[in-house]
Amino acid sequence: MSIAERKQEEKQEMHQRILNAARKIFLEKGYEKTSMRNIANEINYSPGSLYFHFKDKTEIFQELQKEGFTLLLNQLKVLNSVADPFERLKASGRVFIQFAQENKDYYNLMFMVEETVKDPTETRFTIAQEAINHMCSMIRDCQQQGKFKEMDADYFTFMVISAMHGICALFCKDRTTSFINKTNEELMENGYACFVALLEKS
Amino acid sequence: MSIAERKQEEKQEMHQRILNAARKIFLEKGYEKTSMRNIANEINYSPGSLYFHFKDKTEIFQELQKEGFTLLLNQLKVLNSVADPFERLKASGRVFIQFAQENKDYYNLMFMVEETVKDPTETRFTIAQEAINHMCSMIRDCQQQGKFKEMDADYFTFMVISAMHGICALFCKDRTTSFINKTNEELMENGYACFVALLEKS
DNA sequence: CAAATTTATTAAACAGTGTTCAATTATCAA
DNA sequence: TTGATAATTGAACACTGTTTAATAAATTTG
Repeated sequence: MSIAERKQEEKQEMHQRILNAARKIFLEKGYEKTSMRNIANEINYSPGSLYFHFKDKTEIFQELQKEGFTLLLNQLKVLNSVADPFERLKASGRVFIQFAQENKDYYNLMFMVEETVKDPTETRFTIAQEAINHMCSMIRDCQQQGKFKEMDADYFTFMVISAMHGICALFCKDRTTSFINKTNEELMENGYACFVALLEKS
Repeated sequence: MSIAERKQEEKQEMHQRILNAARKIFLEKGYEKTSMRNIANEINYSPGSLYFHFKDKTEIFQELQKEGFTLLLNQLKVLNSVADPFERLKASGRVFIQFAQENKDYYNLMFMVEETVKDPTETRFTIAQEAINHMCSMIRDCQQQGKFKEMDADYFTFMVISAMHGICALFCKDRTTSFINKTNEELMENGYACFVALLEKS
């Protein structure tokens, strides 16, 4: 089966070549403005051949989405070494926002595109749920230390994620320009600091 | 000039007919999936003629965006009768979130599409800035009552808007499904309640 | 080795998109 | 009625995602 294996590897190599080209162009031009022909041209490939390796445009896109999620999760995992749960929670928000700043296009692909696939067994879903559960248990740990008392952990988690996402979402769709005389970085950093200040008083 | 006036009115009538058709289809199918031919067909018009009344597709879209903004602002204006600034602030958030729930498509058009025009004199920009200033002065009023002390009003405003927008943004892109066993309404209502609880303790 | 079969690739075609433009009709002023 | 202006049209252009029949390459089988 050595030949079949090599075949398999060659196919995966092509798979990766396509994905690399797609990543480059998707992150440059966004989902809608990237065409299958664009991706094919990038690697001197025929547009039709893409459909031999991927079902359609969304399947390519979803693989990149997955990439983004694991990239973000890896950055968050580093914080597992932070012992104090509240410190870890605060740092998680900072990492999250920094990720959005440094990977604006990934963030757009990951969180700002309408979710079409509703299959809950899909990999991206399980990753998202994992992230939410991680967040929620962090908050429960905080509660055991006396913070966020009499708050429902699930809804509180949703709120914290919403607040962080809101900051990033405004940034990623250029809706920060209406806040005059402030740079994106100032708004996001100090805005998050305000949120942290609220958390600290609770 | 009576004839010229009538002419003008007839033109504006066509302008409105197009806008009505566009609103219907944009809100049904979203920006990308709505074609100029779709809009033209809806009113038995030729696609080319649309370009006599509007520069391009984005110009039609932006008029609808403006509609959405004034619709939201009108709903918020009602709260001017609420004397206590903190009560008004809390109610504003509720109205904002309710607007997103009841006008999901408008909300997507208004806040979830990349901002291309950066002209700060554009109507939508002035409306947005008006809304932000309104929000900010409300928060300053709260501060005069002793709330949110030692917080920078501008950044605090950004944070509050972000938090509200975050809730709506997750909802509008169907990213709430990862929070299992909770409906959208439960998440948004109780999530916002958590945020209010934070505000109350500050 | 040759034939048959599987695998991979291609170009052409289909139905759709936003937009432009010359030709055409309708409307009004002189 | 003529000339000019305003409004409308359909065809065309260059693009889009996707399908498919034909082709080429590689592998398996006889």
